[in-house]
Amino acid sequence: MTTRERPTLEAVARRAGVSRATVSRVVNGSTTVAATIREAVNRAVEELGYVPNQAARSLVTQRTDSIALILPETANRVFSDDLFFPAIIRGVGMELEAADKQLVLMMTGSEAGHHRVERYAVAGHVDGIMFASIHGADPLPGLLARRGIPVVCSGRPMTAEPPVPYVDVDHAGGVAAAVHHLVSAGRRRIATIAGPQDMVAGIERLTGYHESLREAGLPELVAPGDFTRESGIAAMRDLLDRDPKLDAVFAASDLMAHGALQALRESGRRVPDDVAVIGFDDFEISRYSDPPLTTVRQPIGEAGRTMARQMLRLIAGDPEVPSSVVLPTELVIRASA
Amino acid sequence: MTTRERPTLEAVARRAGVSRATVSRVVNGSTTVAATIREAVNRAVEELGYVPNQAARSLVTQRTDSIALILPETANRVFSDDLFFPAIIRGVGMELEAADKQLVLMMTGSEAGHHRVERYAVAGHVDGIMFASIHGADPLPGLLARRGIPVVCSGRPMTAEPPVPYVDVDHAGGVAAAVHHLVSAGRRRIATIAGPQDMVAGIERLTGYHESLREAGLPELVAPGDFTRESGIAAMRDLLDRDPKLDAVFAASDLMAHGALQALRESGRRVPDDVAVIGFDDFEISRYSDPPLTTVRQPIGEAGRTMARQMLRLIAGDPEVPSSVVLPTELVIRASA
DNA sequence: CGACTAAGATGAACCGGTTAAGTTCACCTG
DNA sequence: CAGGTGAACTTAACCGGTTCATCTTAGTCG
Repeated sequence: MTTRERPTLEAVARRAGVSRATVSRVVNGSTTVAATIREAVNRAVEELGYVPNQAARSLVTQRTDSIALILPETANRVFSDDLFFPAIIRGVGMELEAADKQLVLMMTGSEAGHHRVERYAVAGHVDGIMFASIHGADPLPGLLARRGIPVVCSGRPMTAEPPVPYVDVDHAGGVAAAVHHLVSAGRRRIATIAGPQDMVAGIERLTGYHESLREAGLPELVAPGDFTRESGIAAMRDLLDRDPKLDAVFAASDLMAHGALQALRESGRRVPDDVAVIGFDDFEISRYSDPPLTTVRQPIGEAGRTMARQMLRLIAGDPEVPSSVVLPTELVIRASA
Repeated sequence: MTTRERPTLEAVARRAGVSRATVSRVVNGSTTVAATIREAVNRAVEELGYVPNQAARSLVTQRTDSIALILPETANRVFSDDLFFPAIIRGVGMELEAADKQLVLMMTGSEAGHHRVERYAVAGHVDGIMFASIHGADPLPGLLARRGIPVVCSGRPMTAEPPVPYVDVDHAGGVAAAVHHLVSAGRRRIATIAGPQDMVAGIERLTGYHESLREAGLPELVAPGDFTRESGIAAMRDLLDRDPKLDAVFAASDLMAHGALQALRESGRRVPDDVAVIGFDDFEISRYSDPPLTTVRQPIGEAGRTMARQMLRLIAGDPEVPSSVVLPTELVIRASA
């Protein structure tokens, strides 16, 4: 066990010949301290290598200056999570670092996970909780919010019971851009591989597809998927069965698009000559697929940063934190469409 | 600001008709409490929804039950980090969750980052610090260890100043298996694309290459890389220039292997017919390259778990924590070699 | 049956900060 | 020059637990 005999406020005060209170005020940057004393205190702090004890401080201030980010560790975890989370973690991390807050990462394995998170928050371990993508209608965000704990979600929560602030991306706009691009290029039989319909991202991208195709007056063709590459392969085969002459496919995720590319290759079709393919995500790997994938970029890192900023404002007591922020998406044109 | 009027020990004690001390002992599972009283207390805890205040507890116990994981946020960040870190985070997370410890994630942007981490640890915010891969000769681990803070590294630190416990994988063994596989298949002109020589992983894999080739009595051919795909492309072109007849290449990372595949394709060579390719990492994406990549799997998640376990033992005061653990690697044979 | 013992509960002293209320003192004003 | 004012510092009361020394109480044994 590490016995750290760290100097306390008391020690610094003695050394500087002042009271604990004065040292505290100096350390916390209060203005009502004479310059000479302030210097003396600072010197003592320096000499002793004093660092305030966080626990003691939290005890009285009721703040911890750390914020949790919850990663849902669902049973059916998929590889795309590992491409998605790092970006969001990084975004959140940068913003919190700038604000001198700490990031606490929690993974909620279904079972006791929820309860753990709740206890943790209520125990005052963190000042607020962020959710990095909600699968299904997770009750936890609402539950915490009702408890009075600041909550922000990445991705619109499906249950808006007590409405919690969230940041999401413009799914519909992205899909519209993709479909429009396909239509402009003369494609007329545009199918889609949909995402899981228990996630808002999956739902909205499919809705966007429906709307865009209806507007364009084109026939619709949908195959279900779950954002994974394998589901993309299966869905693509299914689509080709149902309409061998389709000339384009919009996949609701990059990984499914990769699966589609593979299935198309296996069926002897050329991309984009025979069939154009567009994905959604713009993961790094999509720059290197064969052919490189045209896709809708969603600013994941920026979403993380935005979420963190909202959280910081919430914690600061800002009364007018926007209840939702929707970030723009952007069509990135490469070779597949 | 959330005004949580949480019940305190005092409240529970009053309700149960006992003293604070007794409630404390019940909550912490002490055995020397009469069954009837224990029940009464537990009932009061339940009714009031009592959750112990973590700050107050830490203040006296000097423990926080949370552990930091440092992700070096180096200037020249590469995509592979985002494939590597999630796995290690997950491994660490699972192990800590099982031990009911919290995971605090910190990213150290070069500049003030180090100092921030140090202050944070010294402030008693965490019980220990883990490093998720060390670039270069980072002084931070040693510095913290010298301060008396429990430290464990993933990847052998280059500066073994104060030796800090670490967990690493068997780089040399993996490389040997790869080279052996190539030799057995009749390859005789085996080149390598090396990793950065300021990282232990890069150094050891190159050393392994040298040793294996020397043993086999084959000529060596080395091109430098930095673990990125682009460097793999450049290095492969370079190698082909220098020896157009090479029949195999071992890349010290999967991403560089992917780059090599691309460069080989562009040069008109077929893999594995003309040139066999083996990588190192076994990232998920390597199952889907064209052709699927034969590679050395390193158990990243397991490394994370092991690191966490070492940390837990360290914190528990276990006197005989192994100063190093080396996990086995394994050759995964797919189509590229 | 009384003294001794041990199990079990309690009171109170911390842990190391923050901050409201109080004190000191130099300076200003009528 | 007495009284008032405000800046600057100190005192002391918390924050909410843990834990040790102490006190009760019931059980044990000669």
